[in-house]
Amino acid sequence: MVAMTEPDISALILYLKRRDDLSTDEEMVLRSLPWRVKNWPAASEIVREGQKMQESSLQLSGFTARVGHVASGDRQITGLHIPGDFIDLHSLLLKVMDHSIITLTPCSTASIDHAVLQRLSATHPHLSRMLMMTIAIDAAVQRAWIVDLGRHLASKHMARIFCELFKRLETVGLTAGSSFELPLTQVMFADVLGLSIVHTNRSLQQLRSRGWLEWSDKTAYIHDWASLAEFAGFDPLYLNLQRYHR
Amino acid sequence: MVAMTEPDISALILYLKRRDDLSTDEEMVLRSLPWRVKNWPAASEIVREGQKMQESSLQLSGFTARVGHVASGDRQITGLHIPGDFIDLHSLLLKVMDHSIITLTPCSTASIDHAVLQRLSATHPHLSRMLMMTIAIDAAVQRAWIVDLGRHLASKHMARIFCELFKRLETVGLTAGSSFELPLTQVMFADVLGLSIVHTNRSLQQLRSRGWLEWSDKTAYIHDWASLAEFAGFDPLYLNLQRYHR
DNA sequence: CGCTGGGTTGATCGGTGTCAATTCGTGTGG
DNA sequence: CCACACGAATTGACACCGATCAACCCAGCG
Repeated sequence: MVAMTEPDISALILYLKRRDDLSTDEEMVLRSLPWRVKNWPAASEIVREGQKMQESSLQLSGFTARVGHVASGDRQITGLHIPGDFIDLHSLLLKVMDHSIITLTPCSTASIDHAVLQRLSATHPHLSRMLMMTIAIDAAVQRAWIVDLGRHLASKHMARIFCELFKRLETVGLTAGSSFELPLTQVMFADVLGLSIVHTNRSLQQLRSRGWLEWSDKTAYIHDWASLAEFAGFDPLYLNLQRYHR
Repeated sequence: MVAMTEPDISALILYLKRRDDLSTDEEMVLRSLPWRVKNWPAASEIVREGQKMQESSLQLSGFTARVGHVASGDRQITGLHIPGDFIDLHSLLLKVMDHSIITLTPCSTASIDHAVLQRLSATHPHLSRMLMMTIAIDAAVQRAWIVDLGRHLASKHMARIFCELFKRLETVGLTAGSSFELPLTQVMFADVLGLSIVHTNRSLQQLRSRGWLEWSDKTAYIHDWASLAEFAGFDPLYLNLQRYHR
């Protein structure tokens, strides 16, 4: 018997347990899958647009982003990912990546062969369905971003992103009270919001000056959740934080 | 034996055959599922935000849209759907709808119980995986929209949407040469683009005046695909129109 | 034959982008 | 240890894309 140290996938376990009933058996199956751990420096490309995939990666630590590039050289971040997120699980279904995924900070991931995941769908259908659920939740987050980009003022958009990040990080145990690590630059945030750096900075100052939050030294503090969430019109329904049997 | 007239789901069949190998058996299984056909007038709500779902609907005819509402009373369309699209398949995984789906024109749908789809995943895993693929493709489309909203000028955004619609409609046999039925109003289009009606109209005039397209009498004509696609920076990779075994 | 919804146009306003410069902290080589 | 480069955050001035407000036209229709 080969002794392997299993990577710590507890963020994924927390993610799933918050939303569904994960049995002890299912948890054990997940933990003992043949994960391959990889470590990435900041600003590296985990997968590249056009790449044909045979494995998918679970994020263990750090922040990653899906990026879309436009002719002018600008870029737009279409998704922001945190530990517990299965960052390219959809490649199991689509095979070819239609976008790149980059690390915004140093990251570690655990990858697993598509073949293993496919076998799982036969042996553990409910577990497999939960993984598909994570794809659907990512899509729900994208819809919220579309509404923001299309119809919200910059400051409101930014407020909503802070609320969303807080709730998502809280789910996987990465908040401490009302604060959380946010080791991104304002340039990265601008690419999330679809704004210029200058305006990102000014929008941030609005939220700060109202005393709702602070963001310095790579840490964000939510000082007034109620006001922030109300201003943002934040409704966490789309994060699917209710526990159902799915 | 109960004789039932099977609804015409050939748009879905075309959608799948364009992207994967759909066996004769799988096609027969799909066609003979216990679909329930429903007809909807324009501007009706097929499913409502917050609704708990036990079935999913395949679109047979017309145009539908996912809508997000904001406090000001404005709305943003987060997805535009056409025949062959499984409009709320993700509710199989999420149970509760996080947004509403409305008809933009008179529509017909065929709905199927979640229980049936779950049984399918055991008996026809590949077929089931193809259905999951449609969820992933919808998400890819959403990412393209995010890039548009965040980083593209209105006219470029509009041009891209025309390209996307053309390709998607072509896939399910709903184009005739270089034209297609587009029975939407400019108000609806504005909600897709996240623009005001006035500016939507002016952006459209730009594309028209350059001789790239026309859109009147509920029909769109692409007069110069090459120029339009180049201006839009349109790359259909994200539509996953390549046939792979998935 | 007037009402209504959809499309179009003009004038003006405002949110956000662009350009440019300053400050500050940090790492690095002399 | 200091000089310097560099990235990140910040600020001011100005330009511009798209929103808003207000008409007007036109076709369909009661």
